[in-house]
Amino acid sequence: MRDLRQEIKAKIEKQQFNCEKELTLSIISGKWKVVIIYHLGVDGPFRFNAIQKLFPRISHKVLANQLRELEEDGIVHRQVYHEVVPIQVEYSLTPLGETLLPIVLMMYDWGKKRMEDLKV
Amino acid sequence: MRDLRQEIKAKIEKQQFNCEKELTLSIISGKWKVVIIYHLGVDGPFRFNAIQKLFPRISHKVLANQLRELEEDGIVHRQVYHEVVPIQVEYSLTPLGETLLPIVLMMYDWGKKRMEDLKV
DNA sequence: TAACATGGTTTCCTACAGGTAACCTTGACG
DNA sequence: CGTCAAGGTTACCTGTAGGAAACCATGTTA
Repeated sequence: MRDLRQEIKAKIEKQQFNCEKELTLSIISGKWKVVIIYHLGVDGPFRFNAIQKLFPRISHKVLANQLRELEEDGIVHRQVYHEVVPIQVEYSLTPLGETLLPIVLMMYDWGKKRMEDLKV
Repeated sequence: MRDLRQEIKAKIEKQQFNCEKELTLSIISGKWKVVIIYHLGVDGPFRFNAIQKLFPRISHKVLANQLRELEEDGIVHRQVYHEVVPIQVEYSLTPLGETLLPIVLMMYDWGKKRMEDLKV
């Protein structure tokens, strides 16, 4: 496992956050990241294609992108099964990713309640 | 007060969220929105210029933009004082905005802890 | 009359996230 | 041999968020 800290530190310096909250925001910002975190955390690990079936509207490239970024941020663990063929890759939340889950769940509840209120 | 619901409903339909979480994300996504929500909620109401002094790196236009969007989403209340001169405008969280504060606070704590961990 | 502060808009520009479509690699299988 | 599935990359294009700078309206004050 590479040293993620150096990469993220560079990221932090490059992005020059105004505040620590933005580190969190920068990690979950991305059109599909919160849903990915949610499903990986709630419904267990998924393989690449399984995630794609979960969200039919996500494009192949973008999914790979979001997953790689989440991996770089230490949120998602990527497990490659070389022995199987064709190669299989399983994605799951890291322990760090799990600590992000409560925030995502709150976002889910808030959005749900808000949409219900709007539909009255 | 206009009927925000129509605007937001249109937004929802236009953006075609994959999930309710994305409504929340779409509201707080924006380079300065979480810090704005945080400071309005924690340090009380602020006038336009006060916010700008809080974040010297935000540009005039972008601040106006972020505030207007937050207002459109029902998160921020805009109070104009015509009697004073030059005109003064005070921004504060709406009750709905207050319900968003716990999420922002969790993001703050998470980001803070994460940065500390990275600095070891 | 000129200058200033307030809050806001307009014009223009650039960077980048996201989308489409094609391609690659590996090994199994008909 | 050609084809398929898995996961991934590449090239290209587009929309838009955000930044810089100038402008505006108001009324006060020097």
